[in-house]
Amino acid sequence: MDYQFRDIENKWQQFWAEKQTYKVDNTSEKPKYYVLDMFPYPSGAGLHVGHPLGYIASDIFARFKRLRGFNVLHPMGYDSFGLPAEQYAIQTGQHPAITTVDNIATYRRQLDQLGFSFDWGREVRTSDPEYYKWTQWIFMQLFNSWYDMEADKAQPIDLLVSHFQTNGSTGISAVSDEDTQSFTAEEWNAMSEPDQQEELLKYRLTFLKESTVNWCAALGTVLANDEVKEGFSERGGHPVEQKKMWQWSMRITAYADRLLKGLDTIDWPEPLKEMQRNWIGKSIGASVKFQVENSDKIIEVFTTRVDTIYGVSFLVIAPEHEFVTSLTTAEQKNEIEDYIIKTKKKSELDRMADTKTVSGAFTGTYALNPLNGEKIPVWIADYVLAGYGTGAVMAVPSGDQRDWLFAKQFNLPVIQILDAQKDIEETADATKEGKYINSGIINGLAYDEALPVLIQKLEELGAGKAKVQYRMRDAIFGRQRYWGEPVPVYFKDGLPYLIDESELPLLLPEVDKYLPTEAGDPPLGRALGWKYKGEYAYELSTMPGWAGSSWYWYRYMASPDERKEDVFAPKQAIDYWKDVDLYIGGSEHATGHLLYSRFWNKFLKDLGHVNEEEPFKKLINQGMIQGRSNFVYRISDEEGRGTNTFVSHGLKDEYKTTALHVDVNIVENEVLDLEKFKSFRPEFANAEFILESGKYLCGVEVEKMSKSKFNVVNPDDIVERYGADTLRLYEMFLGPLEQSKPWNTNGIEGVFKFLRKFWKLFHDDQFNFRVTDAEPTKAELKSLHKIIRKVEEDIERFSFNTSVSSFMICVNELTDLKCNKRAILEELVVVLAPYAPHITEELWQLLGHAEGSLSYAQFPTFVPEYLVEDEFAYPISINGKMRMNLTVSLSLEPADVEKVVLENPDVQKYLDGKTPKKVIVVKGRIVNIVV
RNA sequence: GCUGAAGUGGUGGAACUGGUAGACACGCAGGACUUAAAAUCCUGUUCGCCCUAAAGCGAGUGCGGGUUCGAUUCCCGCCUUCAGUACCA
Repeated sequence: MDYQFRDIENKWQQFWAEKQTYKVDNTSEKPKYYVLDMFPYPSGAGLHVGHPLGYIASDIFARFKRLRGFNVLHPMGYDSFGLPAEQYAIQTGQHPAITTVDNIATYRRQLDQLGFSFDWGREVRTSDPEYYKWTQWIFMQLFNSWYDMEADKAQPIDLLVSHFQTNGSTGISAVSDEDTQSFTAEEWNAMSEPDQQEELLKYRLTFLKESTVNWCAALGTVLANDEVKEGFSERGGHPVEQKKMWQWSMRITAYADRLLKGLDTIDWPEPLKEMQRNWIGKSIGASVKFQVENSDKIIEVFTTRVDTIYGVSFLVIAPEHEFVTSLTTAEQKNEIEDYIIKTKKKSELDRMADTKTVSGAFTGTYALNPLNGEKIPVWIADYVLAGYGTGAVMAVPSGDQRDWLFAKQFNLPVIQILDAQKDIEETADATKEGKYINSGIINGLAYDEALPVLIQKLEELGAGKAKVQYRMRDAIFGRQRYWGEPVPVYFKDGLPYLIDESELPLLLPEVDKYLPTEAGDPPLGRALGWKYKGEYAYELSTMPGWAGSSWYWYRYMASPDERKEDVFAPKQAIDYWKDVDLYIGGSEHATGHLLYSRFWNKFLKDLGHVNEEEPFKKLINQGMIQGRSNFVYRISDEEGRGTNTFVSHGLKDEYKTTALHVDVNIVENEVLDLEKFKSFRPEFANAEFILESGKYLCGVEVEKMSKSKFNVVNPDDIVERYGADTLRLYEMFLGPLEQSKPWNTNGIEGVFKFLRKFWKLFHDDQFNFRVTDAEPTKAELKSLHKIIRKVEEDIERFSFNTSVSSFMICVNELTDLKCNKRAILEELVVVLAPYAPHITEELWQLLGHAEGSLSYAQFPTFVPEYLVEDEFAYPISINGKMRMNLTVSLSLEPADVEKVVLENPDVQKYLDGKTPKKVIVVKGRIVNIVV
């Protein structure tokens, strides 16, 4: 029979599902290997052809590891809380749970037809109460913990309480809010319960605080920094504004340094690590206090160049700074107020786009340089951000370009402080070279010598200290939405308390509408009678999208039986699986999911629940598959209206045309199917065409894959036409895994032909299965072992695309050799199995093996001897230019080879009687003769 | 502006630690089979020159230099594209 991919693929997908071929045990003699994909949000649109790219790569890897004798955990699930299902619910009234279940069914069907080796028994859904019970449980652990800087880890809050009871607040070094109080043990013990709770809240790793948040009015919720892109929401692209609100936060800043250091221990792509480093934004410097003249106020600034303090000629505070009003003198009041109004009017976007215009206003007040007592004017300007550091900077025009521009604009002095600074009247010079001048106690010193002197002096004066500043903020944790995990908290006397652990999960209540209440409360405020113990109000916001995805890889470790146990993941399973060996997903999660997951993992480790400091040992970013849009060109008449005539791409410049997107599914190799085009839209039914060479050629452009651009390619269609094995191979063949590339169906025929050729190796001309038991020849063995080595090497370095090419070469060679020998084909089947699991299972069975046993077969061993040759074609170059190949017997000694080569008549011809100066030999191969 | 990645035929892309650039595939051209088409198979396909042909010569991996017997690969300078980030003091 010819290669019947539909029958074969259906047969094996059914077989694997029925026999649970890929069910994994948590106990095994084999070494463990954990291959994880970033689980998808099940959107209503289903999968397009770009989504499975990473899943195919991870599946090839997982299957390969299995053939190599590993016990492989390769699970899949759904990140099923999220905005789209809720937006749909608002529009239609359909419960998001129903939408989600429907979408998951579509995803599951689409995934199943691609032949993945997931252990579906371990599936997770973040919106499932069985699952979010444990998300809530982790939240409770965070609430019940504080960060002990002494031990550099999270500790139970009880430890802090007992310390307060015996020693008061002395001797505690914690990451906390800034407004913690100092008290003795007696004072603590005398405090009322609410007062104590209020104080403890400043230490908890998840805490309630009034802070400036990103408020998105259109979505009716706050967003985390990583969910805001250039002033607009990542989902939906709605405008985002700053607003002060009481919000749940996660004290991720406590882990800033560990998150930074951990990056050096993991095998992740460098760009991604760099993004996390920038996001954390550690800068080492000092904080300096400037006394305001004739006032008790102190302006604190952060600087990375405290050595330039003698060059300070003014201070700048952000327009939002709390001192602005109190520092403004009567004369300057109007100017300052005008400026603040102007700044407020500028949107976030304008402020970012317009970084060249220098603007600011003088408060009329002066501060004093703590080191030389000099009077320094205090200005406000919008180039200083309220949200970073202290919202105030000391300006050193000679060393900082922005300060320099500001000084020039407003005629403020530029003070040279290093003798190596050049042209400071023309531009700032941030050098650290040379010796200090005009710099009081550090005159004549170099940078490295000056720093300790300054820090010591500032500390003596109580005017400053060395400080490390992070850009990263604590993560806002509440969302004013319905479709998320309820926060397991109720309020008593205005203070938050956890519900009892035995009451988990706190189920998401039913509501009549998925909109905020009339009073402006989140949708959960609509839940009638939803009260803790019938009397206390629950927290009404839900958890953000990243909550459920910040620990899910541990839930996969629990086998279906163990899911009944009362833990988020059983101890023995965590001890066995430890961490994720290979994680594949998109780089868009760099500063969101991947950072939060590392944070929660470290926290869980601090409390002893898990073992590893880092959750994902190795990470690969698969590139995005972009859409490849096709265009037709409609000719416009004199008035610019579209006619019904379309001109082929090559001739379009001769006419006035408008480009229109055309469905890529009616275009093949840029040739438009005219009949299908006429039925594409009713108005094209009578379309006429101007052809070139008898064809209508379409234009091409690479864009994001989306419905509106008619460039979405559905994997269902590809599987229907070519089968899953072809799609898997083709997605890998398309280019390097980590590179973004446009989807292009043009080459898929070649991959399909390859599989047919492969099938024919096992069959005679009448398509009867026929292999022989004859001894393989050297050439056949060489061909086979070349591919064994290639696949081994390529899989380890994720170069799947070149492996597919090598398969084609191998099958072409074997076809030329008319090889149908069992000894060769049997091993070849196993080598190809990770890539094309269906066709190989079928052939494996035809070869007489037990049904379905291929998945756990033994990957063949590479034998280098088969690649060794008797004769070797030496590439000979003369003066660096390749001239010829000389075939020489390998039994010759290297010195004899040189002789044979030099005596060869063709070489002699090139040498033209001259004697070689030098013969360069590399690895026993003569490479170059220098004359 | 800063950070990172990348520029190779008509196209997607190979070339692993510096050693025959363009593997493999698509497309295109020609041929075989066929009444014909589809399918399949075979041949050619970086560019230029020369040539009946066999063969040969020259140039060539964004641009300009450098190191080297030898550079797509290493170094310096520049240009372009993509991604991330953006007044972070």
